[in-house]
Amino acid sequence: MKKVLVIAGPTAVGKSDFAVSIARKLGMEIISGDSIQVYRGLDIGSGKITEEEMQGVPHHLIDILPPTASYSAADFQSMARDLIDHSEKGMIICGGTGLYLKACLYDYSFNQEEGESSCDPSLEQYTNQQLYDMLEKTDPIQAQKIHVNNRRRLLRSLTIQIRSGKPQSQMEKEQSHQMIYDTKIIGCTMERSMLYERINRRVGLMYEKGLCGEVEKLLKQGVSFDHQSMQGIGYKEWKPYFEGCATQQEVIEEIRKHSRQFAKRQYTWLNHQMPVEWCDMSDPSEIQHTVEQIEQWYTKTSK
RNA sequence: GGUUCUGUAGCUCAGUCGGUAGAGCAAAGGACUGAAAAUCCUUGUGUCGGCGGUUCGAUUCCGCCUGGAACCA
Repeated sequence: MKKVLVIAGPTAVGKSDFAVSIARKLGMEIISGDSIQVYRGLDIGSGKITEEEMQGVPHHLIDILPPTASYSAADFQSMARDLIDHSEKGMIICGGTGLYLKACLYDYSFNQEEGESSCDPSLEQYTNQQLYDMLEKTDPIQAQKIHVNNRRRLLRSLTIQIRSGKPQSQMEKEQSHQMIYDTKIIGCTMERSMLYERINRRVGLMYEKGLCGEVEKLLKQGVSFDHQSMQGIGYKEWKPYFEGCATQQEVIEEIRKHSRQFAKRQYTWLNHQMPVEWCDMSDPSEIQHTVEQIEQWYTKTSK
């Protein structure tokens, strides 16, 4: 069983630095478990690690796609697993995209035959209620889990059925829901108010580093706000500015707000979806303790 | 100094022809199996500016005081 160390946590806690220091200590490489840092040209707003910050540690799944491409949990799953399976010493995954982590770590299979992420065009004509009723008839178990207003999930579930001929709940039932690697999950954290301050400061720094110019450059290259990459926090908020109905200051405040809200959602996911061992990044002794535990886990031979 | 408008949830504002009030945003909590930095759900007691008056009862009507805005001098 390959060893996988996950460094997770909300945005702006300092995951990247921590992951690099562990990687150097153990001689491991890092996979970025992030949905936006895969895009070339989205550097400042995505908080992408710089060459210098990498300190010689190889990083994977960063800058692998043009900003017009789409990317999904299934893509991450197959690429990350491939990297892990071919690694000598196991891998560190550093990232805050919960679904990606879970999809990679667990027996979590996306439908093979399906092939693409978009929804079935035949479904677009229906209202949410109609979609819900359809799902309730064909897959009542799944319908119970999805709210009528959540059109995206409704479409997704019905699309799975159309393309695979199998209800989504059935698919999930066939999975073991076990972890497939020798995994240790560290969640970087700190007091909420401190994190929020860090987020606010970090967004201000992004602005000073030229975030506005970065977005402008992407737009000039033909990237639009409809592209998946531009749905990232730090990017989508610029739309009203470039349409002439918001100031730069207003955009910055929006980015701060969305980042804080995102951090909260990340906590919810990490707390409830995976067995996370939390480490307070503002407490040096706790960090030291965590590092020791990681080393112990790493040197222990796996079954 | 005068006239008019205004002071209701952290913010922007509804509303009660007198029976102690509600939206959006924020915030907090939650869900999550191919967009996940996405998508969606739940949660609203607040001296209704202050003091008096009328009334069985006032945040709602009346008077005074006080903060704000506009206009006239």
